[in-house]
Amino acid sequence: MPAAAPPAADTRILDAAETLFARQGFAATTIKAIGAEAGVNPALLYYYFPDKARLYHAVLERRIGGFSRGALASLPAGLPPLEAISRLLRGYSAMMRQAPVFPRLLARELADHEAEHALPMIRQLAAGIFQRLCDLIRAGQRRGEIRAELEPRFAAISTVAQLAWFHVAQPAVAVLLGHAGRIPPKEQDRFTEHAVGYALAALTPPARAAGRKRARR
Amino acid sequence: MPAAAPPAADTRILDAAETLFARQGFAATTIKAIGAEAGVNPALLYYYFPDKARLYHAVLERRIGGFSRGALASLPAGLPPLEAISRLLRGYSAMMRQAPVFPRLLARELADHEAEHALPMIRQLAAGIFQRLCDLIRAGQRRGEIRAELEPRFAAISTVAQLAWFHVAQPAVAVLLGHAGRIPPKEQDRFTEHAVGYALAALTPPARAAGRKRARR
DNA sequence: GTCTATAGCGGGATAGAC
DNA sequence: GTCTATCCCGCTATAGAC
Repeated sequence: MPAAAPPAADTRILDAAETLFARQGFAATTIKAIGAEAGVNPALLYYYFPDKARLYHAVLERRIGGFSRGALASLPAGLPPLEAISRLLRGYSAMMRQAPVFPRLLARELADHEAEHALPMIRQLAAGIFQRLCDLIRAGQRRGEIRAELEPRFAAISTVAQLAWFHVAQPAVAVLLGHAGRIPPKEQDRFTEHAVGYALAALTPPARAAGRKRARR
Repeated sequence: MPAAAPPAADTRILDAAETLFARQGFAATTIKAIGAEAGVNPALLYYYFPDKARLYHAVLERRIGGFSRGALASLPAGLPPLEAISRLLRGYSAMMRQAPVFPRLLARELADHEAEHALPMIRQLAAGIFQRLCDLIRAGQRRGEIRAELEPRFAAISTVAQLAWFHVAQPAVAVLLGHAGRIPPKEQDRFTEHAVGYALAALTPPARAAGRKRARR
């Protein structure tokens, strides 16, 4: 294809809507603002989408669907559990970097979970990444590489929470780290590596018996 | 005082506004709905508050102020760092339980951080709990009870992230844990204890030399 | 497919009676 | 302090020209 054809009107509308919904939320974003951001007449929106709510759904589905597929795709089968968990965390970080709009959409959906649109998205994420992480932790426990006394689902939450919170709470985290605006990419990378180390330290048994299987008991 | 005098009108308005802002967000909550929820004429709102935005600020200040003060109050000075960190986490959980509305207000503020009202709240939280936790981690490192290679601020984020995410992401977490609606209190308690254990395992040095100071460099 | 014009409703806020 | 009545604005959505 020739160099970067300008996107079609419906894509421009979706992009504009995503930007504004993430920044301001559903109720505070007007049809007119979306049209202006997309460089399109506001009424055109109703040619492509039935109403504002379903435009919002389309935005979520496009973004969340891509996220779920991407996160799991970065995981070749057959890796040792601890290695797979490390990759999952790094892959998660990379995806957040690629789509900085995602944490804000997610934060809104979490706050809005009583609204009808939120649940399917949450269910999809839970069934995807979270479930996969749980399975990895159980596998690690069977091999004696992860502490047996951990409840796998709790451990999965704690492990993913580090990165999830780091990204969702960016404004708070930035203040804590002493940055005025956004957190620079280099610092994000450093945190990702820290998070991997923190998780591994929390998951693995204290005795240095990871090499031998089940040294005692 | 005699048994539970009905709260004054301004308090009823604040309570109603808090409920609705947490449930629906600022933009989606109408003055009329607040009046109805408070059992008060909507116009009365403008007798006590200049406008909708400042009513929202009042809601945040009342809730956040109380939260910050409460979290730090549960920490007597002079405790050993690891003990203090455990207490901080348990205190944090207890406060979230007392004020279930807090995580949702927080999630909204994080998503809305470009709006003018969010920053002071975030700054207050950062300067309070987060900062305190950083100091505790540094103290633990000096005593050799916490791994020296950890960046204290990163470690503080990871530690608090477990509980912060658990509460802010309640709807997602509930789905993951297999609960249809809310997470039962007992399960919340179990997660809190898990989080304390997970954090201590991640923070403390792998060698079992916590008793002796600096066993080997 | 894209735009103009506008209907119709519901929002925030105020004036003023009581 | 509390309520009634209402103004005015901006929003979503539609009709229909091009």
